[in-house]
Amino acid sequence: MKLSERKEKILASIVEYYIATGEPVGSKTLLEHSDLSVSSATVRNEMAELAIMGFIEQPHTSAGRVPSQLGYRYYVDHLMNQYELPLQEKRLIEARILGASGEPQQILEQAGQVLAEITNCAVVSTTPCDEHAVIRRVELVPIGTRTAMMIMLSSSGILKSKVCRTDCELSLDLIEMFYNVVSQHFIGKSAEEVSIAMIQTLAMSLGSRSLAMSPLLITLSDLAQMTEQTQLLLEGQSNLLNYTDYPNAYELMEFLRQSEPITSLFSSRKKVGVPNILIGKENQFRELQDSSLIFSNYNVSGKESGTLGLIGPTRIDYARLIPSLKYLTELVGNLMSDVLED
Amino acid sequence: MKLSERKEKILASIVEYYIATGEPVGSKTLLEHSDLSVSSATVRNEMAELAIMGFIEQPHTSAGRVPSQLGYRYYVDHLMNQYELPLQEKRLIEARILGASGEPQQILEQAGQVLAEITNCAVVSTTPCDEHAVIRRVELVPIGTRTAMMIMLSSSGILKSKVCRTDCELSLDLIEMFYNVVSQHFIGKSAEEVSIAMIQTLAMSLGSRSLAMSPLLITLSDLAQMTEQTQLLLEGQSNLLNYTDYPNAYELMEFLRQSEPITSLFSSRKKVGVPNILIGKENQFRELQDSSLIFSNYNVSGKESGTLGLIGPTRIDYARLIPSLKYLTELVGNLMSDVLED
DNA sequence: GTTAGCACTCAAGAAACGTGAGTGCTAACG
DNA sequence: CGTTAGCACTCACGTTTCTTGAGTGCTAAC
Repeated sequence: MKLSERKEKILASIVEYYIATGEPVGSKTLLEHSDLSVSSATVRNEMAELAIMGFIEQPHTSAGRVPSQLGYRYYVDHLMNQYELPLQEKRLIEARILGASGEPQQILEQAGQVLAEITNCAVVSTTPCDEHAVIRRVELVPIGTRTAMMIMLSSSGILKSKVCRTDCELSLDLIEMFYNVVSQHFIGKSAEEVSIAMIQTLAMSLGSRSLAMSPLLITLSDLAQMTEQTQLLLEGQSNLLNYTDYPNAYELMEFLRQSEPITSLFSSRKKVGVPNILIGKENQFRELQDSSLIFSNYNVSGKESGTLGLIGPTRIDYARLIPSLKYLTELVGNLMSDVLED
Repeated sequence: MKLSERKEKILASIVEYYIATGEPVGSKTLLEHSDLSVSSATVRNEMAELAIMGFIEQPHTSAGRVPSQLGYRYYVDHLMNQYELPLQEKRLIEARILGASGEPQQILEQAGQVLAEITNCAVVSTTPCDEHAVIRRVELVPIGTRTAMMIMLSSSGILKSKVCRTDCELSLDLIEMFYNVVSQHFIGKSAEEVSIAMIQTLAMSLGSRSLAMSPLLITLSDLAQMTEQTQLLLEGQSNLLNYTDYPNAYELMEFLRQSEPITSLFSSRKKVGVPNILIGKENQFRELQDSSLIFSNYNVSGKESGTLGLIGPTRIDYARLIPSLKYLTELVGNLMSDVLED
């Protein structure tokens, strides 16, 4: 449905004013904040029509109008003009991110913090998940005679480690054997392939030596699982407390702590390469009915790997946040790619 | 100052009732919830005296009484009877913690979550800090021809890693040289000793080869610094939203995000081995004036290493929380020691 | 020292009230 | 016929007033 130019102007004004102030917009106030040269009565007529069409609504009879979710949607799709992030701010962001060490998780943490700060939203992000990632390297670092730290590095740059206790002494022999097994059966395999069944068959084939090896193999499979699982990071949730739009922030925060719902939303994405925007009830979760979720994928070495998302009330400054998110995803992708490339 | 037995009974009742309900306690209500066989008038007389002594206060003239910070203090010091954690609950807690991998940070995260859940408080914890910890091991895992992941393991079990880019190719030669330098100058040294000055002198002594080595050495010193720095973990902050005692939870949560204040409180501890309790204004931070902080150290291999703390309103159930905290610190200490011992 | 009795206090909730931003409608205007 | 001025109407919000009742402090008797 296409609106007349004047209706569009009015809708845009309502959305922008409401986003900026949080106050319902009346016909007079609207005129003060737009370049329309008509009377307030005309605006009222137009607003009445917009209300019938469902783009705006009234909290109560004697109040101004507030954009409906449909209104936000129309605004985002047709009216909003995203401005380019000023170079200065880009540099500022860059400077803060570059400090992070090369580990994906730390890059994401840092990026999340920065993004949370400049957007006043909660930021969720997933660690890179490369379906075709393979185990690149496994290291066993002895700590004691029976304890060792096992470290797994995947081709997508994920590093995971876990302490492993063996039942018997960690002899050089055993360690050598472990490395042999690893290079023969694990290096180059994807993490998914390391199933319990696979570990069991392998243990069988080792015969008598499997006893000593099994704690190591179990740890190995744990690590593979940890590598495969994308992790969800959450930053700036306290930002949400500043919005009066959330009467019970507790529920929302508890909801965000679970990672499944968000990951499922992330994987429902429609558009590739550009930010996806879910406004209010466009997502199916009750706890998120009054929130908007903007998320975008970042690419590591040209492949989509993980997601960065913003969560705030439906009344967020889409035009400002989207460019920020875009820039951060780019940056994160580049940083992570850097680590992997030569 | 020692109170009469009856006054003690009354104070204990007030504290316990107020902790349980959050409502000021009147003389009648108090009688219903205690085994005192006197009239409400007598209780009122006693309460008036307690008020003059400063152990309880009145929100307003026609309201019941509420424990003052002094009252809580007296209760905690003399009246509270800590009950032993039921074995069943201990097992439950154990089961949830044992799942964590052996890395200190993950143990603490898990323990923090559990503790937050059973106490309804925010949980802060510091990663183990062993003043006498030394660098036990350094590994360089090549990722690309010019990139490598460097991993540092300290004798206290802390594992840190960072990606390192070199200016020139990572030749076998270079790597061998690196390992030589590491084993000669770093292994067995404490992280503190790895200063920038030390790195510079070392680079000088390497002469022409220092150029290729310097990125590695810089990363090494970064890692040493990361190892030395205790990290502050925060769990269950959303719990604080459930207390009506906090009108602006946002301020508190932002305060908790900074780690310095908490670490400074932790290091101010008086009692060793038993939980320290700071009630309300007993700590110097404005943001924490209405909160209580209970914290206790955990021991790794017999040495005090880190701290686990609970933060909630002054109106928290001290008698219940303290045993939980005690048990968790024990558990965390044991788990971390396990990793290090053979 | 303890207790019954009573007047007093005062926060919190309910009810009443005014205010004003904003609307919808009508009639006139170009 | 779209636009506009004018006007009566609505209703959330803030303020004030009233009522209620839990709880107190004091006094006098036990």
